[in-house]
Amino acid sequence: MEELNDLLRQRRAKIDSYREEGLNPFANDFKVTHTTVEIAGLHLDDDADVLMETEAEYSIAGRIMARRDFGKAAFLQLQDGAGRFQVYVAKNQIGDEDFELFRKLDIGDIVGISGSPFRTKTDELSLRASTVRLLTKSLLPLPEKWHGLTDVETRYRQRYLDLIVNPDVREVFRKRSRIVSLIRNFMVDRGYLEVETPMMQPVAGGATAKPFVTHHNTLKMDLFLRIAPELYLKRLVVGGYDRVFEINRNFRNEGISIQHNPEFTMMEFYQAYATYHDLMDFTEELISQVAKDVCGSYVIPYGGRDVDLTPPWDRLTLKEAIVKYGKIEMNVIDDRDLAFAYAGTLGLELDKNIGHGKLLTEIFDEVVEPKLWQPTFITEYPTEISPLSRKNDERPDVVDRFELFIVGRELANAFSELNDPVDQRERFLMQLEEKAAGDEEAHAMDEDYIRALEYGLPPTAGEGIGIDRLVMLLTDSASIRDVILFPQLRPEAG
RNA sequence: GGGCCGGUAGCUCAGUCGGUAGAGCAUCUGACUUUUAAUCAGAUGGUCGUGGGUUCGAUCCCCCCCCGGCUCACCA
Repeated sequence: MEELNDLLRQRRAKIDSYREEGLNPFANDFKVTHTTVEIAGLHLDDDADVLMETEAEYSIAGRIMARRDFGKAAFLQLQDGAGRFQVYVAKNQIGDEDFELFRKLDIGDIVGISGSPFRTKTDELSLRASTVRLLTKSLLPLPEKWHGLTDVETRYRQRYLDLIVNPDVREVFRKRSRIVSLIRNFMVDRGYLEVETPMMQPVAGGATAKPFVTHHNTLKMDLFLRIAPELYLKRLVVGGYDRVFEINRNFRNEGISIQHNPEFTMMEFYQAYATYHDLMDFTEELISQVAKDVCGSYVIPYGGRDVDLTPPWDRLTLKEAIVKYGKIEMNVIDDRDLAFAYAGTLGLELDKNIGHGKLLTEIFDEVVEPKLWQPTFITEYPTEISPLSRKNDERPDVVDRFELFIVGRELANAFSELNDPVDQRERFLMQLEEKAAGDEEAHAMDEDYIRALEYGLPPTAGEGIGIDRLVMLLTDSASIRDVILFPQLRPEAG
C-alpha cells in the first residue's frame, strides 16, 4: 500500500489508540472454548424459555462479517472456521468502558466473545456478549456485503479474501479435501501402499507432454519437473510392492485453460496381476462411492444437467464410439484412406501422412469426446499412440487400454502395462523417431526403466485419475481454477 | 500464440456524442437496546489499468504495453 486512503488511515489510527489505552490490538491470550457450529448444535432445540434458564457461557472467536448498530446495543455476525453466529452486544452487559472500545471495532476485525446463548425475538439463536476482546485488528476493508467479491482476478490472486467472503468457495475446498481423503482411504483399504516418487526427474517420462526444466547447481545437471510418476511407480512394482498409489502434482508446460493448470493433481495407481478390465470395475466403484459420499447421490448435477454415476457404466471401443456418435459406417473407419477423407468432411486439417491409429483418435476427439456426458469407458486404443501399454494378444494394432469420459472430458486413463522389455525398447525407439521428426512431446528413452523391466515387471494394470477434474465434477465447478486454491496467473502488474 | 470482450471509489456498478466523474454498500459524524442487505440525517473518499499521440482541453478518440475473462489452437 503505497498511498493510504482515509479508510486505511482510520484503521491504523485505531491501532495507535488501542495501544495508548494499554490494549494489544494483536492479543494472543484469548481461550476459545467452542466453535459457532458446536454452540448451534448444543442448543438446536432449546426455545427461548429454556435458554433463559441456562448458565452456559461460551467463548468463541472469529471475524466480524457484519454489524448492525442501535446506539447502546448492536448485533454482529461472527464467522469462525466452522460457520457463522450472531452475537448481541449491549452496553449494559459489557460496561461503558468496553462498549466504547467495542464501538471502534470494524468489519473484518477478529474478536473473541464470551457470553451466554439466548434467542432473539425473531427466534435466532445468538450469543449475548459478556466480554468482547479485539484479537486481531484488520487494516483493510472487506468487499461489499451484498454483492461480495466477484472479480475473478482478485478472487484468484487474493484467495484468502475469496475464502473470507465466499462461503461457496470454502465449501468447494472442504469437499476437495474430503474427496482426496476418501480416495486415499479407499486405496489403503484395498491394500495399496501410498508412495512418493521424484518430482524432479532426469528423464520426463510416463506421458506425452512438454516438461518444465530446472537446474541443479551442485550436480550441474538439468532436471525436469515430472509430467507423470508412471515409470517410477512401475519400478516399485518390479521391486515387489504389488499395489502402489501416489496422489500428487504433475507439471506440464502447456497452455492454460478452463481445464488445464500447469500443475495439477493426479492419482496414479498400479496393481500387479490385474488387467485393465479389473480397473474398469475398480474405477466405477471408486468414483461412484466417492460421489455418493460427497454429494449424497449417484446422480449429480453438472453445468445444469444431471450425470448418473450409478454403476455399471457404458463400455465402447474407440471405433464403436465413432460409429455411434459420428453416424458413419464401420467399413469407413476401418479403411485408413476412407477415414482420412471422412476426417476432412469434419473440418479436420491433418497431416496427410498421419497414421491410421492417430487419425482415429483425432476423429474421436472431434465427434465423440464432447458427447460423452454420462460416464463411458472407451477401449481399444491404437498401439501407435500408447507407447507404455500392453498390446492386445489377438490384435497387436490396439492396446489393452481404456479412457474414462464424464461430462465430455477425459477423467481417467488406464491400461495393462507393457512388461516386455524388448517390446518396450522398440516402442521407445519409435518415439525417438517421432521426436526426431519434430514431435516435441514424443516419449524419451529411459534406459533404467528398461533395465527394471528386464528384471521382470509382473503382469500389471495401472491408471491415472485427474483429481482436479474429478473435484470439478463433484463440486459442479466450471473451471479448474475454481478447484485449485492458487491457480497459475501471470505476475501481478507492477 | 490468434480472435472477441473487459479494467472507473475499499467492493458492486453507472457515466461522459471530448469540457478532469456519479450511485449503492463500506468508512466517518449524529440519532436509535432485538436487528437480519437494520433504519434515518449529514460528510469524506477517484493520478477513470500503464505509457505515448491527436486536441485549447482526453477517463472518453488513436497507438503501444500490462492484467483478466471467454474462445480457438495444444493438452489431462
